[in-house]
Amino acid sequence: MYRTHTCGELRKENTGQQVTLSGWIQTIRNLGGMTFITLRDRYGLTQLVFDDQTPEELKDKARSLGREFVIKAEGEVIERSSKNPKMPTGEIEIRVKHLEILNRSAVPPFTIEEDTDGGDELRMKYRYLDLRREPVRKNLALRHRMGQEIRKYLDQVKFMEIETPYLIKSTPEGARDFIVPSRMNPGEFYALPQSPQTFKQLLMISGFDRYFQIVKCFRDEDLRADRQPEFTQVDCEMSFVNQEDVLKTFEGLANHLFYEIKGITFNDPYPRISYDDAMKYYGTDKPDLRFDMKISEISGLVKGKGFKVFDAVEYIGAINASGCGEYSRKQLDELTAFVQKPQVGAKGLVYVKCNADGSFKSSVDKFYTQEDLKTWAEQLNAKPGDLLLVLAGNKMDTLSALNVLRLEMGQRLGLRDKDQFAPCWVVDFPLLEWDEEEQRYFAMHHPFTSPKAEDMNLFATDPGKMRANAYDFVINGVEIGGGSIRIHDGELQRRMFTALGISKEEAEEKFGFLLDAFQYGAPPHGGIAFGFDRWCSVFGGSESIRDFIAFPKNNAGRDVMIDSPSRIDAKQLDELSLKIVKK
RNA sequence: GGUCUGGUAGUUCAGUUGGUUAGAAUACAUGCCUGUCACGCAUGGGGUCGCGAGUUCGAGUCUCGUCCAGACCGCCA
Repeated sequence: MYRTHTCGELRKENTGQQVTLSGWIQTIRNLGGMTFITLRDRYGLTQLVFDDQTPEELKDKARSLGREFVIKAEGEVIERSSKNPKMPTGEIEIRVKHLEILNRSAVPPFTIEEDTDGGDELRMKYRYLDLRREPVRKNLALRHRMGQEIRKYLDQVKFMEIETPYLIKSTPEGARDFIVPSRMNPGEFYALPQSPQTFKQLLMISGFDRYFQIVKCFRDEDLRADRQPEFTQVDCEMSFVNQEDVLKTFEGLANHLFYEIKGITFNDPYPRISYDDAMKYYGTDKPDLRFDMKISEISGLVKGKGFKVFDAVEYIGAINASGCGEYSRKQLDELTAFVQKPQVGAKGLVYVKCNADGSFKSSVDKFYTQEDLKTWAEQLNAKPGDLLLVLAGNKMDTLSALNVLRLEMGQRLGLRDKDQFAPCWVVDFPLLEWDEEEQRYFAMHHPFTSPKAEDMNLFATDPGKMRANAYDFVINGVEIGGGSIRIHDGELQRRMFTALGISKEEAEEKFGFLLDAFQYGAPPHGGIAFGFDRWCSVFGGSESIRDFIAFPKNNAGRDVMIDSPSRIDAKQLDELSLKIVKK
């Protein structure tokens, strides 16, 4: 028998018991006459002791061990004479009577402790060792629990989990597909799904009514801290529902997870913000609502006073960094440099300090009177001690820069606490997006998203103005999920393809199966898909989803542990009827 | 495709204006040590300064190229 207990469970009450533990050696502390070993497994740490009651031979054996050796130790649970309040098992230790080395270990390249000395690159290369560390293991445990709770909740409200294929057909819209060559069909390729979108719609046509799947999806695009080429979605679809039904159902799921995982109860429905308002007040379609600091347009107040920079631009907007009125010249210069970074892209930063005596000090005092500045302050609800930050330029870029600046100020002011959660729905997304390069519309969500009934007449006149029955779920400024009410009418779907510039032939070739299926009684349906990795990372208080994936890829899409992707040999290529053309 | 940051001992890093034999901590090895839990003390081994060119009497340090890693922009329906 390898063990009677785990390394995390023995307590003072177990004193006197004969136990067997197995695990990895975390540390060996040899004090000469006595030796302490900290033994680790998934459940925790337990101290083994070799003291004056230990035979000399066994002591020698203990001293010969090394870090990460796998051992089995039998002995008696004794109460410690010097306890360690930092360890759950810190009141006891095991006086070892028998010791067996189950496997030796090479010296690991970094320390397997809570705070490792290993850098990111090294930890990725030896990910299996990194996964022995408690913080990493905890993240995966959180992920496991969230998956379990999602299944539990969705099962309770009658969702069926159904698997859909991974080897499917390449589609023209959206992200780049990962491609898999078919050996049996030379010259032809499968694509890995970017999402099971069309399959879940077909399942609705099949009458499954409520479907979900925790499923891998694949997108061949560049990576970020929150983007991996393969990632996991909680993919859901429902029949006979409108937008309100979907939002209610999944607000239920979110509330369940908030309660079960984080112990948080939300008494009120989540705020709903239209896409237009989100852009207007936050400069983004995924606002962080943990703090207010709304963007306010002040174009009307500032134009026509002789300040050419403001007179020349389309849009002038400001935020109120409350309590920052005492910012020094150096701090303001820092902020200016911050907004001028190419990623933010603002030309400059205008500030207005609201002094304690009710006066104002700004970087544009030459052009504006105290009365002028007062009207700005009033519009932004600024009080003495506040700081107004003003950006100007074309509307979309300036709003986007104001968003970045708002998040930065929120960060500096400590308003983005990772233990605070502000969920919201963003609704009424535009249906289409104009692409300047290709001179055509693209679906903002996807081409199966239904337009708002009241906007239907815009199809012929001004399709860019149409709004969709589409919604995003956002927590703390992170897009956690998105979905829509789908088109269930073949004729409307065809009109949509036309608006997107997809020819009848192309639509037939790519989505013929779906259009066919629409002829056989498609119910009204809609759904949502959540980014499972992101949801885990938000709950785990991390910006990076890599911490919540057992074996993630690096920012070049490589797995540095198994060293993939890699070349394949000529025989394999030949079987697949493929030839590598050197670029 | 682009911008920025980094690459020096097993690991994390320092390395001045370009100047003698490239350092620290930690890890590792050996010895001492009976209550450690970041144990302590002593001794020791350990370096293709990512790689390749160039400038120079002399390059870890400067220049160019290249590779790798990270962050971001583009991209991600």
